[in-house]
Amino acid sequence: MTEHSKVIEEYLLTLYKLNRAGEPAKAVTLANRLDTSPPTVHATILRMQRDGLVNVTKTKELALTKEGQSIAEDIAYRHNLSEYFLCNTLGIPWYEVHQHAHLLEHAMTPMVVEKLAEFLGKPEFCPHGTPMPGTELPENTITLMEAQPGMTVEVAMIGEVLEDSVDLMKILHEHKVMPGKQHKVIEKTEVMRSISLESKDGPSSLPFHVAEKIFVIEIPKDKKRSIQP
Amino acid sequence: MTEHSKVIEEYLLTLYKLNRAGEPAKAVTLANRLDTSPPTVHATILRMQRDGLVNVTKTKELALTKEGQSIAEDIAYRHNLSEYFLCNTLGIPWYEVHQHAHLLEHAMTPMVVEKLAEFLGKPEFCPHGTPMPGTELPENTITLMEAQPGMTVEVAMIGEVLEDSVDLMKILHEHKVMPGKQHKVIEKTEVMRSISLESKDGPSSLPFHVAEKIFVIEIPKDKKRSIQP
DNA sequence: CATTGCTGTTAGATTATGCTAATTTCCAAC
DNA sequence: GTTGGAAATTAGCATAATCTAACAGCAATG
Repeated sequence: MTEHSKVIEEYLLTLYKLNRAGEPAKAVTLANRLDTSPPTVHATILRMQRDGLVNVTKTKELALTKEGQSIAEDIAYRHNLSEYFLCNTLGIPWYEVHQHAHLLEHAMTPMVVEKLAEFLGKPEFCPHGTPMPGTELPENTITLMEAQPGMTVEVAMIGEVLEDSVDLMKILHEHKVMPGKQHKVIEKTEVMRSISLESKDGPSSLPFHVAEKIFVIEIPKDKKRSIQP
Repeated sequence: MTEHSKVIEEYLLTLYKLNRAGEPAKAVTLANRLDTSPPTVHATILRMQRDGLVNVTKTKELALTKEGQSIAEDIAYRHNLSEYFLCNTLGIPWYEVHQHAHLLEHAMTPMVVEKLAEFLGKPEFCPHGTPMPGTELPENTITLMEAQPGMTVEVAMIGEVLEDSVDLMKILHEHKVMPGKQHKVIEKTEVMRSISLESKDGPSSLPFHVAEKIFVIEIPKDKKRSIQP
């Protein structure tokens, strides 16, 4: 567990998130996500290989090594813990904690992580519903895209890709599309490529590409709104 | 107020601390404090001059510019605020918060600083008694070196230079030489170059070079231990 | 099969940060 | 005023992280 630069930590975390999202981890993807040029990514990956953090398969897929994985999980944990703290302790809106946590995640010593986790009561999910490494979403979680009209669903997690756009997040916030909130799926319009919802806070409409990144749990009719009034 | 690297922030903070301690700010001093080679310091200072952060006088003294000063104060504030948080909220021992804050200070957005300050109740001193930028120690503060045998003093601040040695800090902690605690000055031995104290927690002896960096306030006899039992 | 287009790589450069070794400056003590 | 030693600077390198431009590889498509 040697010391790694902020940049390397960023790469590791991004690879980890791609993995979890089930997306193929290629160099281009990293270049896009990290907003850096392909040659830079290339050079950095060489260094990471040299340092035993990733392996590159014949098909150019990037795979975290044991070491890389373990460091990545650590960073993810620090990130999520920071978000939880910023949101629940400091009261920074959930839709903008990501950017602040982005800095903090690279600046926490093991002692700080431990004490902060204790202080916060060892939370298992960040404010966006992302489970901490080691925790999983419920088995019956589906994406909003997979939800059928008529269903009532409870938002479980806002996909991490979406967190990057504060504007988008703010809109989700305004429509109360956030973890714990229930919405009824009204319809999925292929033409508009969007899905419309209805909650006690009003109607909303989300484009498919966003709905794909929102994870929900179907709420059986008889339990509707029994938890989140 | 452009963005500056961790390294530059370190240099700024160190210059700021030297200023406050009334020590001359030369390149060598920086090299020692930051544990980097003189040539590196030289190059870095050139960059800082270029960026309008410091000026170098004819006598090679380094002086912060308006901009440099203001950034340095900001960093000092973030540092002290972090220490306060780590100590009072997370319960990390006061004698080791410095190292952890050292990382955090470079990773706090203005929003985080603001919200954290609010959450903590806008503290004016860090756990070592260092006043936040804008606040001052009481007028009648003297160093422990200046205290005369027979005096009862209350520790006000542990000089920032001392914070770097966790071992030393731990010893101060064990002898309860910490902000708010009262000690009676027994004697100053020139031969041993040390000063001996006596408090309700027992006796202690501090070398002169340490005593020089500890700031205290004389407690009039009639007020002894009225505040800190 | 040849063309297009994405992906990956090379080449060539820059900036910040760091080091060692060698040199220059300069003050202070003989 | 010459010498010694500390402080500053220069020279010469190295590494991480970035970029643009150019080129190579391969796969899908017409």
